[in-house]
Amino acid sequence: MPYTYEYPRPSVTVDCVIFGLQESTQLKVLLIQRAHEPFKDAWALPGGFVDMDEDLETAALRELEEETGVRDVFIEQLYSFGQPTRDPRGRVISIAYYALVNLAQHPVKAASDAKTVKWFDVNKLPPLAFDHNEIMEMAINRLQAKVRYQPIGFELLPEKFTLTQLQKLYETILGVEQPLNKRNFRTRILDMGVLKEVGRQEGVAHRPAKLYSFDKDKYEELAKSKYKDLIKRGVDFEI
Amino acid sequence: MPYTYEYPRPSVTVDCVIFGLQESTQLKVLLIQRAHEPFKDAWALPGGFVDMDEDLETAALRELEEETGVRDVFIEQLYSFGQPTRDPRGRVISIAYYALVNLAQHPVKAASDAKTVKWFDVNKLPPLAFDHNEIMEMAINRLQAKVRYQPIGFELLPEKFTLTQLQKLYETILGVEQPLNKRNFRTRILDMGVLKEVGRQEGVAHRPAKLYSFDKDKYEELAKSKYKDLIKRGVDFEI
DNA sequence: TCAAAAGTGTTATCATTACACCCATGG
DNA sequence: CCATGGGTGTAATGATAACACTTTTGA
Repeated sequence: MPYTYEYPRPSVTVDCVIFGLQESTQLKVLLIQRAHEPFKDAWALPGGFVDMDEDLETAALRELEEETGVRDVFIEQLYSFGQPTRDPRGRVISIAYYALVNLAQHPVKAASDAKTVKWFDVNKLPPLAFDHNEIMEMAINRLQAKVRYQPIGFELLPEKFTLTQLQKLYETILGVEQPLNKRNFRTRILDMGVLKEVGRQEGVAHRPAKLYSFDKDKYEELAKSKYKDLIKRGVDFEI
Repeated sequence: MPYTYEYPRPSVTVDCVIFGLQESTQLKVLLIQRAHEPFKDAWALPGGFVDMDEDLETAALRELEEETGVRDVFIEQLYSFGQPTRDPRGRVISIAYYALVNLAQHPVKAASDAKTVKWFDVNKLPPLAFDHNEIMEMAINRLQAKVRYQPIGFELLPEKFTLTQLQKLYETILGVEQPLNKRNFRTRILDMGVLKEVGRQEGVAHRPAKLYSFDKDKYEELAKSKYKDLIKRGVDFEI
Protein backbone atom coordinates (compact mmCIF):
# COMPACT_ATOMS: atom_id res chain seq x y z
CA MET A 1 0.00 0.00 0.00
CA PRO A 2 1.58 3.32 -1.05
CA TYR A 3 1.82 6.35 1.26
CA THR A 4 1.14 4.32 4.36
CA TYR A 5 1.11 6.45 7.46
CA GLU A 6 1.35 4.85 10.88
CA TYR A 7 -0.37 6.21 13.94
CA PRO A 8 -1.89 4.41 16.90
CA ARG A 9 -5.46 3.87 15.82
CA PRO A 10 -8.75 4.06 17.62
CA SER A 11 -11.27 1.27 17.16
CA VAL A 12 -14.37 2.16 15.18
CA THR A 13 -17.83 0.81 15.84
CA VAL A 14 -21.33 1.47 14.58
CA ASP A 15 -24.48 1.53 16.69
CA CYS A 16 -28.10 1.39 15.60
CA VAL A 17 -31.11 3.08 17.14
CA ILE A 18 -34.05 1.24 15.61
CA PHE A 19 -37.43 2.73 16.41
CA GLY A 20 -40.39 0.42 15.95
CA LEU A 21 -43.98 1.49 15.69
CA GLN A 22 -46.47 -0.94 17.14
CA GLU A 23 -50.08 -0.69 15.95
CA SER A 24 -49.38 2.95 15.15
CA THR A 25 -49.79 3.77 18.81
CA GLN A 26 -46.63 2.79 20.60
CA LEU A 27 -43.12 3.89 19.87
CA LYS A 28 -40.55 1.28 20.81
CA VAL A 29 -36.83 0.92 20.42
CA LEU A 30 -34.76 -2.19 19.86
CA LEU A 31 -32.16 -3.13 22.49
CA ILE A 32 -29.93 -6.11 23.10
CA GLN A 33 -28.72 -7.52 26.35
CA ARG A 34 -24.95 -7.86 26.19
CA ALA A 35 -23.54 -11.38 26.43
CA HIS A 36 -19.94 -10.31 27.14
CA GLU A 37 -17.89 -7.87 29.13
CA PRO A 38 -17.73 -4.94 29.32
CA PHE A 39 -21.25 -4.17 30.51
CA LYS A 40 -22.15 -7.86 30.49
CA ASP A 41 -25.93 -8.27 30.98
CA ALA A 42 -26.58 -4.56 30.50
CA TRP A 43 -28.94 -3.35 27.79
CA ALA A 44 -27.32 -1.66 24.83
CA LEU A 45 -27.86 -0.54 21.27
CA PRO A 46 -27.15 -3.20 18.67
CA GLY A 47 -23.83 -2.51 16.98
CA GLY A 48 -20.22 -3.55 16.72
CA PHE A 49 -16.86 -3.13 15.07
CA VAL A 50 -16.54 -1.95 11.49
CA ASP A 51 -14.75 -4.37 9.14
CA MET A 52 -11.81 -3.06 7.15
CA ASP A 53 -13.47 -3.34 3.76
CA GLU A 54 -17.06 -2.34 4.38
CA ASP A 55 -18.95 0.91 4.31
CA LEU A 56 -20.12 2.40 7.60
CA GLU A 57 -23.73 1.92 6.64
CA THR A 58 -23.07 -1.64 5.56
CA ALA A 59 -21.40 -2.33 8.87
CA ALA A 60 -24.39 -0.96 10.75
CA LEU A 61 -26.83 -3.11 8.79
CA ARG A 62 -24.63 -6.19 9.19
CA GLU A 63 -24.30 -5.80 12.94
CA LEU A 64 -27.99 -5.10 13.26
CA GLU A 65 -28.88 -8.30 11.46
CA GLU A 66 -26.24 -10.38 13.25
CA GLU A 67 -27.39 -9.32 16.67
CA THR A 68 -31.11 -8.92 16.25
CA GLY A 69 -32.20 -10.61 13.03
CA VAL A 70 -33.65 -7.32 11.79
CA ARG A 71 -32.95 -6.59 8.13
CA ASP A 72 -34.11 -4.52 5.18
CA VAL A 73 -34.34 -1.20 6.96
CA PHE A 74 -33.46 2.28 5.72
CA ILE A 75 -30.98 3.66 8.18
CA GLU A 76 -29.67 7.16 8.31
CA GLN A 77 -26.56 8.49 9.96
CA LEU A 78 -27.24 10.17 13.29
CA TYR A 79 -23.95 11.38 14.77
CA SER A 80 -20.46 10.20 15.68
CA PHE A 81 -19.44 9.81 19.29
CA GLY A 82 -15.78 9.93 20.18
CA GLN A 83 -15.29 10.91 23.79
CA PRO A 84 -11.98 9.18 24.71
CA THR A 85 -13.39 7.51 27.84
CA ARG A 86 -16.71 6.34 26.46
CA ASP A 87 -15.58 2.69 26.26
CA PRO A 88 -13.56 0.93 28.98
CA ARG A 89 -11.79 -1.19 26.35
CA GLY A 90 -9.89 1.84 25.15
CA ARG A 91 -10.38 4.40 22.46
CA VAL A 92 -13.51 3.52 20.54
CA ILE A 93 -15.24 5.90 18.19
CA SER A 94 -18.79 5.05 17.27
CA ILE A 95 -20.86 6.18 14.32
CA ALA A 96 -24.54 5.97 15.21
CA TYR A 97 -27.36 5.29 12.76
CA TYR A 98 -31.10 5.36 13.24
CA ALA A 99 -34.25 4.13 11.53
CA LEU A 100 -37.98 3.89 12.03
CA VAL A 101 -39.68 0.63 11.09
CA ASN A 102 -42.98 -1.13 11.37
CA LEU A 103 -42.43 -3.36 14.35
CA ALA A 104 -44.84 -6.03 13.15
CA GLN A 105 -42.81 -6.53 9.97
CA HIS A 106 -39.54 -7.05 11.78
CA PRO A 107 -39.42 -10.14 13.93
CA VAL A 108 -36.36 -10.23 16.15
CA LYS A 109 -34.10 -13.05 17.30
CA ALA A 110 -31.03 -12.75 19.49
CA ALA A 111 -27.71 -13.95 18.15
CA SER A 112 -23.94 -13.32 18.19
CA ASP A 113 -22.99 -10.90 20.98
CA ALA A 114 -26.56 -10.54 22.19
CA LYS A 115 -28.11 -12.58 24.96
CA THR A 116 -31.61 -11.24 24.46
CA VAL A 117 -33.27 -8.81 22.09
CA LYS A 118 -36.24 -6.75 23.12
CA TRP A 119 -38.37 -3.84 22.04
CA PHE A 120 -38.56 -1.26 24.82
CA ASP A 121 -41.10 1.48 25.17
CA VAL A 122 -39.32 4.74 24.39
CA ASN A 123 -40.58 6.24 27.61
CA LYS A 124 -39.46 3.34 29.79
CA LEU A 125 -35.85 2.74 28.97
CA PRO A 126 -33.42 0.98 31.29
CA PRO A 127 -29.96 2.43 31.96
CA LEU A 128 -27.87 1.55 28.95
CA ALA A 129 -24.26 0.46 28.45
CA PHE A 130 -21.54 2.91 27.40
CA ASP A 131 -22.91 6.32 26.41
CA HIS A 132 -25.91 4.74 24.76
CA ASN A 133 -28.42 6.75 26.76
CA GLU A 134 -26.93 9.87 25.27
CA ILE A 135 -27.10 8.41 21.76
CA MET A 136 -30.70 7.42 22.35
CA GLU A 137 -31.68 10.89 23.46
CA MET A 138 -30.19 12.41 20.37
CA ALA A 139 -31.95 9.88 18.18
CA ILE A 140 -35.36 10.66 19.68
CA ASN A 141 -34.86 14.36 19.15
CA ARG A 142 -33.78 13.79 15.59
CA LEU A 143 -36.69 11.53 14.80
CA GLN A 144 -39.21 14.00 16.15
CA ALA A 145 -37.60 16.88 14.30
CA LYS A 146 -37.52 14.94 11.08
CA VAL A 147 -41.09 13.81 11.19
CA ARG A 148 -42.20 17.43 11.13
CA TYR A 149 -40.87 18.29 7.74
CA GLN A 150 -40.54 15.02 5.94
CA PRO A 151 -43.22 12.46 5.34
CA ILE A 152 -41.43 9.60 6.98
CA GLY A 153 -43.77 7.29 8.72
CA PHE A 154 -45.94 6.67 5.69
CA GLU A 155 -44.03 3.45 5.07
CA LEU A 156 -44.98 2.23 8.50
CA LEU A 157 -48.64 1.97 7.73
CA PRO A 158 -50.26 -0.62 5.52
CA GLU A 159 -50.03 0.34 1.86
CA LYS A 160 -53.55 1.69 2.06
CA PHE A 161 -54.38 3.59 5.20
CA THR A 162 -56.94 5.97 6.65
CA LEU A 163 -56.26 9.51 7.74
CA THR A 164 -57.07 8.54 11.29
CA GLN A 165 -54.36 5.88 11.23
CA LEU A 166 -51.93 8.46 9.90
CA GLN A 167 -52.90 10.93 12.59
CA LYS A 168 -52.44 8.33 15.32
CA LEU A 169 -49.03 7.59 13.92
CA TYR A 170 -47.98 11.22 14.13
CA GLU A 171 -49.33 11.55 17.62
CA THR A 172 -47.31 8.53 18.67
CA ILE A 173 -44.04 9.61 17.12
CA LEU A 174 -44.38 13.12 18.46
CA GLY A 175 -45.41 11.86 21.87
CA VAL A 176 -48.15 14.47 22.20
CA GLU A 177 -50.39 14.29 25.24
CA GLN A 178 -53.47 15.77 23.58
CA PRO A 179 -54.65 14.43 20.23
CA LEU A 180 -54.04 16.75 17.30
CA ASN A 181 -57.04 18.58 15.88
CA LYS A 182 -58.66 16.26 13.35
CA ARG A 183 -59.94 18.92 11.00
CA ASN A 184 -56.67 20.72 10.76
CA PHE A 185 -54.54 17.63 10.50
CA ARG A 186 -56.59 16.50 7.52
CA THR A 187 -56.56 19.83 5.78
CA ARG A 188 -52.84 20.11 6.11
CA ILE A 189 -52.01 16.61 4.99
CA LEU A 190 -54.37 16.64 2.04
CA ASP A 191 -53.28 20.12 0.94
CA MET A 192 -49.76 18.81 0.65
CA GLY A 193 -50.98 16.76 -2.26
CA VAL A 194 -48.86 13.70 -1.64
CA LEU A 195 -51.69 11.30 -0.85
CA LYS A 196 -53.86 9.65 -3.41
CA GLU A 197 -57.26 8.17 -2.71
CA VAL A 198 -57.30 4.45 -3.39
CA GLY A 199 -60.60 3.12 -2.07
CA ARG A 200 -62.62 2.88 1.07
CA GLN A 201 -62.90 0.73 4.17
CA GLU A 202 -65.35 -2.16 4.29
CA GLY A 203 -67.15 -3.98 7.05
CA VAL A 204 -66.66 -1.43 9.82
CA ALA A 205 -69.39 -0.53 12.27
CA HIS A 206 -69.32 3.12 11.35
CA ARG A 207 -69.00 5.29 8.31
CA PRO A 208 -66.26 3.71 6.20
CA ALA A 209 -63.11 5.78 5.90
CA LYS A 210 -61.45 6.64 2.63
CA LEU A 211 -58.19 4.79 2.07
CA TYR A 212 -55.11 6.59 0.89
CA SER A 213 -51.66 5.69 -0.30
CA PHE A 214 -48.51 7.77 -0.38
CA ASP A 215 -47.68 9.20 -3.80
CA LYS A 216 -43.91 9.11 -3.83
CA ASP A 217 -43.50 10.64 -7.30
CA LYS A 218 -45.67 13.58 -6.34
CA TYR A 219 -43.60 14.02 -3.24
CA GLU A 220 -40.26 14.12 -5.08
CA GLU A 221 -41.69 16.63 -7.50
CA LEU A 222 -43.03 18.86 -4.76
CA ALA A 223 -39.82 18.64 -2.78
CA LYS A 224 -37.96 20.14 -5.71
CA SER A 225 -40.28 23.05 -6.34
CA LYS A 226 -40.61 23.75 -2.65
CA TYR A 227 -36.86 24.03 -2.46
CA LYS A 228 -36.91 26.76 -5.09
CA ASP A 229 -39.54 28.59 -3.11
CA LEU A 230 -37.43 28.52 -0.01
CA ILE A 231 -34.52 29.99 -1.86
CA LYS A 232 -36.70 32.75 -3.19
CA ARG A 233 -38.22 33.56 0.19
CA GLY A 234 -34.87 33.67 1.79
CA VAL A 235 -35.41 33.52 5.45
CA ASP A 236 -37.93 31.70 7.48
CA PHE A 237 -36.89 31.46 11.06
CA GLU A 238 -38.64 28.76 12.91
CA ILE A 239 -36.22 28.99 15.82
CA MET B 1 -6.51 -2.21 29.96
CA PRO B 2 -9.31 -4.65 30.80
CA TYR B 3 -11.54 -6.28 28.18
CA THR B 4 -9.21 -5.41 25.33
CA TYR B 5 -10.54 -6.55 22.01
CA GLU B 6 -8.26 -6.78 18.99
CA TYR B 7 -9.39 -6.12 15.45
CA PRO B 8 -7.58 -4.53 12.55
CA ARG B 9 -8.37 -0.86 12.92
CA PRO B 10 -9.16 1.86 10.44
CA SER B 11 -7.45 5.21 10.79
CA VAL B 12 -9.64 8.08 11.90
CA THR B 13 -9.31 11.65 10.74
CA VAL B 14 -11.24 14.86 11.12
CA ASP B 15 -11.82 17.45 8.40
CA CYS B 16 -13.01 21.03 8.72
CA VAL B 17 -15.15 23.02 6.34
CA ILE B 18 -14.66 26.59 7.48
CA PHE B 19 -16.91 29.10 5.76
CA GLY B 20 -15.77 32.70 5.92
CA LEU B 21 -17.87 35.71 5.25
CA GLN B 22 -16.07 38.63 3.68
CA GLU B 23 -17.62 42.07 4.03
CA SER B 24 -20.98 40.32 4.40
CA THR B 25 -21.10 39.88 0.66
CA GLN B 26 -18.85 37.00 -0.25
CA LEU B 27 -18.99 33.48 1.05
CA LYS B 28 -15.58 31.83 1.06
CA VAL B 29 -14.21 28.56 2.28
CA LEU B 30 -10.79 27.77 3.73
CA LEU B 31 -8.59 25.28 1.86
CA ILE B 32 -5.02 24.13 2.19
CA GLN B 33 -2.64 22.99 -0.48
CA ARG B 34 -1.23 19.65 0.53
CA ALA B 35 2.53 19.47 1.12
CA HIS B 36 2.77 15.67 1.02
CA GLU B 37 1.53 12.63 -0.84
CA PRO B 38 -1.10 11.46 -1.42
CA PHE B 39 -2.62 14.29 -3.42
CA LYS B 40 0.53 16.39 -3.03
CA ASP B 41 -0.14 19.96 -4.24
CA ALA B 42 -3.87 19.37 -4.47
CA TRP B 43 -6.28 21.56 -2.53
CA ALA B 44 -7.98 19.93 0.41
CA LEU B 45 -9.93 20.60 3.56
CA PRO B 46 -7.80 21.23 6.63
CA GLY B 47 -7.78 18.16 8.85
CA GLY B 48 -5.79 15.20 10.04
CA PHE B 49 -5.49 12.20 12.29
CA VAL B 50 -7.24 12.03 15.64
CA ASP B 51 -4.96 11.55 18.64
CA MET B 52 -5.70 8.67 20.99
CA ASP B 53 -6.69 10.80 23.95
CA GLU B 54 -8.54 13.72 22.46
CA ASP B 55 -12.17 14.37 21.61
CA LEU B 56 -13.20 14.47 17.97
CA GLU B 57 -14.07 18.13 18.22
CA THR B 58 -10.79 18.90 19.93
CA ALA B 59 -8.93 17.07 17.19
CA ALA B 60 -10.72 19.10 14.53
CA LEU B 61 -9.86 22.39 16.24
CA ARG B 62 -6.26 21.32 16.77
CA GLU B 63 -5.74 20.31 13.16
CA LEU B 64 -7.43 23.47 11.97
CA GLU B 65 -5.10 25.64 14.00
CA GLU B 66 -2.00 23.62 13.12
CA GLU B 67 -2.62 23.80 9.42
CA THR B 68 -4.18 27.21 8.98
CA GLY B 69 -3.64 29.25 12.12
CA VAL B 70 -7.39 29.69 12.51
CA ARG B 71 -8.64 29.34 16.08
CA ASP B 72 -11.53 30.16 18.38
CA VAL B 73 -14.31 29.00 16.10
CA PHE B 74 -17.54 27.21 16.97
CA ILE B 75 -17.55 24.05 14.93
CA GLU B 76 -20.38 21.62 14.56
CA GLN B 77 -20.32 18.03 13.42
CA LEU B 78 -21.39 17.59 9.81
CA TYR B 79 -21.20 13.90 8.88
CA SER B 80 -18.85 10.94 8.91
CA PHE B 81 -17.41 9.58 5.72
CA GLY B 82 -16.23 6.00 5.60
CA GLN B 83 -16.22 4.65 2.08
CA PRO B 84 -13.42 2.04 2.15
CA THR B 85 -11.63 3.44 -0.92
CA ARG B 86 -11.85 7.12 -0.12
CA ASP B 87 -8.18 7.34 0.85
CA PRO B 88 -5.34 5.67 -1.10
CA ARG B 89 -3.39 5.14 2.15
CA GLY B 90 -5.88 2.53 3.26
CA ARG B 91 -8.96 2.53 5.38
CA VAL B 92 -9.53 6.02 6.68
CA ILE B 93 -12.75 7.17 8.25
CA SER B 94 -13.23 10.90 8.51
CA ILE B 95 -15.53 12.87 10.75
CA ALA B 96 -16.26 16.22 9.15
CA TYR B 97 -16.99 19.44 11.02
CA TYR B 98 -18.09 22.82 9.77
CA ALA B 99 -18.28 26.41 10.93
CA LEU B 100 -19.08 29.88 9.70
CA VAL B 101 -16.76 32.70 10.72
CA ASN B 102 -16.05 36.30 10.02
CA LEU B 103 -13.19 36.12 7.59
CA ALA B 104 -11.68 39.42 8.65
CA GLN B 105 -11.29 38.21 12.23
CA HIS B 106 -9.43 35.06 11.26
CA PRO B 107 -6.06 35.68 9.65
CA VAL B 108 -4.59 32.52 8.17
CA LYS B 109 -1.04 31.21 7.95
CA ALA B 110 0.06 27.93 6.45
CA ALA B 111 1.90 25.44 8.62
CA SER B 112 2.44 21.73 9.28
CA ASP B 113 1.08 19.62 6.43
CA ALA B 114 -0.08 22.63 4.46
CA LYS B 115 1.93 24.34 1.75
CA THR B 116 -0.48 27.19 1.30
CA VAL B 117 -3.73 28.28 2.88
CA LYS B 118 -6.33 30.19 0.95
CA TRP B 119 -9.90 31.36 1.11
CA PHE B 120 -11.77 30.24 -2.01
CA ASP B 121 -15.02 31.61 -3.29
CA VAL B 122 -17.68 28.98 -2.64
CA ASN B 123 -18.77 29.16 -6.26
CA LYS B 124 -15.28 28.79 -7.70
CA LEU B 125 -13.80 25.75 -6.04
CA PRO B 126 -10.94 23.74 -7.52
CA PRO B 127 -11.10 19.95 -7.65
CA LEU B 128 -10.28 18.74 -4.17
CA ALA B 129 -8.28 15.84 -2.76
CA PHE B 130 -9.94 12.64 -1.53
CA ASP B 131 -13.74 12.91 -1.38
CA HIS B 132 -13.52 16.48 -0.18
CA ASN B 133 -15.73 17.82 -2.94
CA GLU B 134 -18.50 15.62 -1.64
CA ILE B 135 -17.92 16.79 1.92
CA MET B 136 -17.98 20.38 0.73
CA GLU B 137 -21.26 19.95 -1.06
CA MET B 138 -22.88 18.53 2.02
CA ALA B 139 -21.52 21.35 4.14
CA ILE B 140 -22.96 24.01 1.85
CA ASN B 141 -26.36 22.38 1.93
CA ARG B 142 -26.24 22.11 5.68
CA LEU B 143 -25.19 25.69 6.15
CA GLN B 144 -27.97 26.99 3.95
CA ALA B 145 -30.55 24.81 5.64
CA LYS B 146 -29.41 25.87 9.06
CA VAL B 147 -29.40 29.55 8.36
CA ARG B 148 -33.13 29.37 7.65
CA TYR B 149 -34.22 28.39 11.09
CA GLN B 150 -31.47 29.47 13.37
CA PRO B 151 -30.02 32.90 13.76
CA ILE B 152 -26.48 31.96 12.99
CA GLY B 153 -24.64 34.64 11.16
CA PHE B 154 -25.34 37.34 13.71
CA GLU B 155 -21.93 36.71 15.18
CA LEU B 156 -20.34 37.45 11.84
CA LEU B 157 -21.34 41.06 11.86
CA PRO B 158 -19.86 43.76 14.02
CA GLU B 159 -21.45 43.80 17.46
CA LYS B 160 -23.70 46.62 16.32
CA PHE B 161 -25.06 46.25 12.83
CA THR B 162 -27.71 47.63 10.52
CA LEU B 163 -30.60 45.66 9.09
CA THR B 164 -29.20 46.19 5.63
CA GLN B 165 -25.95 44.54 6.66
CA LEU B 166 -27.90 41.65 8.08
CA GLN B 167 -29.94 41.31 4.92
CA LYS B 168 -26.80 41.31 2.76
CA LEU B 169 -25.41 38.58 4.96
CA TYR B 170 -28.43 36.39 4.42
CA GLU B 171 -28.39 37.01 0.73
CA THR B 172 -24.77 35.97 0.60
CA ILE B 173 -25.13 32.80 2.62
CA LEU B 174 -28.21 31.74 0.73
CA GLY B 175 -26.61 32.59 -2.58
CA VAL B 176 -29.79 34.23 -3.89
CA GLU B 177 -29.65 35.91 -7.27
CA GLN B 178 -32.29 38.57 -6.54
CA PRO B 179 -32.09 40.61 -3.38
CA LEU B 180 -34.69 39.74 -0.75
CA ASN B 181 -37.57 42.15 -0.30
CA LYS B 182 -36.42 44.80 2.13
CA ARG B 183 -39.76 45.52 3.73
CA ASN B 184 -40.56 41.91 4.41
CA PHE B 185 -37.11 40.99 5.59
CA ARG B 186 -37.27 43.74 8.18
CA THR B 187 -40.72 42.90 9.38
CA ARG B 188 -39.83 39.28 9.83
CA ILE B 189 -36.55 39.84 11.62
CA LEU B 190 -37.90 42.49 13.94
CA ASP B 191 -41.05 40.51 14.71
CA MET B 192 -38.85 37.70 15.96
CA GLY B 193 -37.92 39.99 18.80
CA VAL B 194 -34.30 38.90 19.09
CA LEU B 195 -32.73 42.20 18.09
CA LYS B 196 -32.36 45.17 20.34
CA GLU B 197 -31.82 48.71 19.16
CA VAL B 198 -28.50 50.07 20.36
CA GLY B 199 -27.92 53.36 18.56
CA ARG B 200 -27.61 54.82 15.11
CA GLN B 201 -25.03 55.27 12.40
CA GLU B 202 -23.02 58.48 12.17
CA GLY B 203 -21.26 60.27 9.40
CA VAL B 204 -22.88 58.56 6.44
CA ALA B 205 -23.97 60.42 3.36
CA HIS B 206 -27.57 59.33 3.69
CA ARG B 207 -30.17 58.79 6.35
CA PRO B 208 -28.36 57.10 9.24
CA ALA B 209 -29.46 53.56 9.94
CA LYS B 210 -30.48 52.28 13.33
CA LEU B 211 -27.93 49.93 14.85
CA TYR B 212 -28.99 46.64 16.39
CA SER B 213 -27.38 43.91 18.40
CA PHE B 214 -28.42 40.31 18.84
CA ASP B 215 -30.23 39.62 22.10
CA LYS B 216 -29.04 36.14 22.96
CA ASP B 217 -31.08 35.79 26.16
CA LYS B 218 -34.26 36.70 24.34
CA TYR B 219 -33.42 34.13 21.72
CA GLU B 220 -32.90 31.29 24.20
CA GLU B 221 -36.17 32.17 25.86
CA LEU B 222 -38.06 32.23 22.57
CA ALA B 223 -36.49 29.01 21.42
CA LYS B 224 -37.97 27.23 24.41
CA SER B 225 -41.51 28.51 24.05
CA LYS B 226 -41.43 27.96 20.32
CA TYR B 227 -40.55 24.35 20.92
CA LYS B 228 -43.67 23.92 23.02
CA ASP B 229 -45.76 25.41 20.25
CA LEU B 230 -44.37 22.97 17.75
CA ILE B 231 -45.27 20.07 19.95
CA LYS B 232 -48.79 21.38 20.32
CA ARG B 233 -49.26 21.96 16.64
CA GLY B 234 -47.98 18.55 15.85
CA VAL B 235 -47.23 18.49 12.20
CA ASP B 236 -45.89 21.13 9.97
CA PHE B 237 -44.57 19.73 6.77
CA GLU B 238 -42.20 22.00 5.02
CA ILE B 239 -41.03 19.29 2.65
C1' DT C 1 -31.09 70.28 -3.96
C1' DC C 2 -29.71 65.81 -5.14
C1' DA C 3 -28.10 61.05 -4.59
C1' DA C 4 -28.12 57.37 -1.64
C1' DA C 5 -29.70 54.49 1.54
C1' DA C 6 -33.00 54.01 5.54
C1' DG C 7 -37.30 53.21 6.77
C1' DT C 8 -42.81 52.93 6.59
C1' DG C 9 -48.03 52.17 4.94
C1' DT C 10 -51.05 49.39 3.01
C1' DT C 11 -53.54 45.77 0.68
C1' DA C 12 -54.53 41.25 -1.12
C1' DT C 13 -53.87 36.69 -0.36
C1' DC C 14 -53.03 32.61 1.98
C1' DA C 15 -52.34 29.55 6.05
C1' DT C 16 -53.63 28.38 10.71
C1' DT C 17 -56.62 27.72 14.45
C1' DA C 18 -60.74 26.65 16.84
C1' DC C 19 -65.22 24.93 17.17
C1' DA C 20 -69.37 22.95 15.75
C1' DC C 21 -71.68 20.17 13.01
C1' DC C 22 -73.29 16.39 9.65
C1' DC C 23 -72.69 11.50 7.57
C1' DA C 24 -72.63 6.42 6.83
C1' DT C 25 -72.32 2.07 8.71
C1' DG C 26 -73.15 -2.44 11.46
C1' DG C 27 -75.16 -4.24 15.27
C1' DC D 1 -82.15 3.78 15.94
C1' DC D 2 -77.97 4.54 18.13
C1' DA D 3 -73.05 4.21 18.99
C1' DT D 4 -68.98 4.88 16.54
C1' DG D 5 -65.77 6.86 14.05
C1' DG D 6 -65.45 9.43 9.37
C1' DG D 7 -65.79 13.61 7.35
C1' DT D 8 -67.03 18.85 6.39
C1' DG D 9 -68.24 24.28 6.94
C1' DT D 10 -66.81 28.32 8.41
C1' DA D 11 -65.12 32.50 10.63
C1' DA D 12 -61.49 34.90 13.13
C1' DT D 13 -56.88 35.62 13.22
C1' DG D 14 -52.31 35.96 11.77
C1' DA D 15 -48.41 35.58 8.45
C1' DT D 16 -46.61 36.57 3.84
C1' DA D 17 -45.90 38.89 -0.39
C1' DA D 18 -45.84 42.75 -3.33
C1' DC D 19 -45.40 47.48 -4.32
C1' DA D 20 -45.08 52.24 -3.65
C1' DC D 21 -43.98 55.71 -0.90
C1' DT D 22 -41.59 59.00 2.67
C1' DT D 23 -37.44 60.32 5.48
C1' DT D 24 -32.84 61.75 6.65
C1' DT D 25 -28.37 62.59 5.84
C1' DG D 26 -23.66 64.59 3.62
C1' DA D 27 -21.91 66.52 -0.22
